[in-house]
Amino acid sequence: MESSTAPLARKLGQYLDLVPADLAALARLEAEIIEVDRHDELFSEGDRDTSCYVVLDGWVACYKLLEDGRRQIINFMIAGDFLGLRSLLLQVSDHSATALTRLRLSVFSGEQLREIFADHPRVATAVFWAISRDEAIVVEHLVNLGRRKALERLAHFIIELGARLKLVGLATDDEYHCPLRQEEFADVLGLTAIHINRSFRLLREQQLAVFHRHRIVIHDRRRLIELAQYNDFHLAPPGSPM
Amino acid sequence: MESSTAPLARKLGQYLDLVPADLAALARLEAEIIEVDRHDELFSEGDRDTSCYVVLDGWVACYKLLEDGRRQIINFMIAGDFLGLRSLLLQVSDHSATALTRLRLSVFSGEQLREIFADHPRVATAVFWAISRDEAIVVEHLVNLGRRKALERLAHFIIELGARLKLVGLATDDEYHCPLRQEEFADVLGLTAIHINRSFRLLREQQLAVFHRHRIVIHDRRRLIELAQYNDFHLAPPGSPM
DNA sequence: CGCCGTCTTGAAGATTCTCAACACCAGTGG
DNA sequence: CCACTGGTGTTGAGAATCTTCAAGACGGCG
Repeated sequence: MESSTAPLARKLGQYLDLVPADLAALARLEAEIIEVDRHDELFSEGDRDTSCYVVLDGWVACYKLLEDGRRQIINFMIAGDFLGLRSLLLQVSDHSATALTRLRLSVFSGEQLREIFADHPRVATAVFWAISRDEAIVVEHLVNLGRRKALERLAHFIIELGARLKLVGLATDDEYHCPLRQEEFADVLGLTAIHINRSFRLLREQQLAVFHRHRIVIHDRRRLIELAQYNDFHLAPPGSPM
Repeated sequence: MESSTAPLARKLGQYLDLVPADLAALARLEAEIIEVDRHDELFSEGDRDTSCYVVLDGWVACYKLLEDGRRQIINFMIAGDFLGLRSLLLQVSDHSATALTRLRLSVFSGEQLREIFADHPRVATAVFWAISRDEAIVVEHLVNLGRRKALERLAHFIIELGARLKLVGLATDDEYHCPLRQEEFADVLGLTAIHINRSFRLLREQQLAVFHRHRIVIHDRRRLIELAQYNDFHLAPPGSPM
């Protein structure tokens, strides 16, 4: 599935109506485009003065490792998502990022970003909104790990990922492509790949959703949402009714 | 224990050297001060157009509830911490906040904040740094919940909290006041109060740390850090060596 | 075909939770 | 002064959840 418009503009467009000047400013963020192979590391925890990116195509995993090798994926970044902005002010990257698929990325420096912000306060606000939204997603993941059990966690994750992909035209209400392996589901949900496998089986047996051949198909969205106790405050566009 | 200088200035001061003009700008953030009783709700998930706050004194819990009553505390806010900034751009609060102790808070609107940012870009940068640091703390909590087991989680949390309190003069290396109940430790660490109790007993039996009468005392900091696999990338001030 | 990475399943074990009972302590009112 | 109370902390036992280890199945690709 290919997004019809530039995913970043599409995503920010739900926050404000982008006028041509705004689109031109966003285009400056996409001036330098690079390609990255699957399994390549974009940056690592502790790196200094890293670049910032926008994902144009492909999937990125942001993660942290413990000393003994345990890995926790913080979040996946998909088309339209920013990457590495937090490192800008911290000056040190607090996490690593790796390419789960072949990627197309736009690259820019903090300096370039500041220039655009100075010229286009509307765009700046929209970018800050996107950052806030990403933070809200991480917070919801925290709740997921802390207070939901395996099956609920997986259900929640499947729905949320679908909602994010739909915003950039990469999902319908009940289906999307998903390049993750079960191990990556495990590492984002704080479980083992084996338990993820058993949880997917339960979802399948209960006719809620299936994951097969890198494709998620949701069979009973209502019950899946109920199981996950999903609510979309954290993803809802600002003007939307309660 | 009372902080000697204003906690916000003290905290931001580790990011940049605050000149008198900066301090004056920060003072504008502390123009309106309110007091809040223990157990009072500052704002709730779903609220619109909420205010922003700086904690001057006392402890706040930011949390989310599931429909069935399970609670996950996202983070505790202490002296010098901002509160409610994420809701500014989302326009809807994605979490609730409650007073764990009697509080002194300064209150301000998004509009006031924008004015100060326009006049004092240095302060704006420092505030964004603080926001990034808070986000890094949440990310580290995510790793804590996803990939550390109970005892390691508790150890990590004790050390991190001590580090944060020390920045605003409310802790020494091995001791601090902590108004939390075991239930709040449970809700921030994704465990039950009973398991927290057993974990504290283990820490005590192994002579690592004790929690008694709302006071944390660390007996063997080195081993505690080792147990937690703690590293302070996410709290380290920007200029500090690797 | 054979190989490698991934998925699947079973069984046993570790971790954490639930339920239930009791201990401790500060405050309150008799 | 003491009994009572409500909130919190402590402990044990059994159950639920999740992990670990081990083995085999599947499927794409050389």
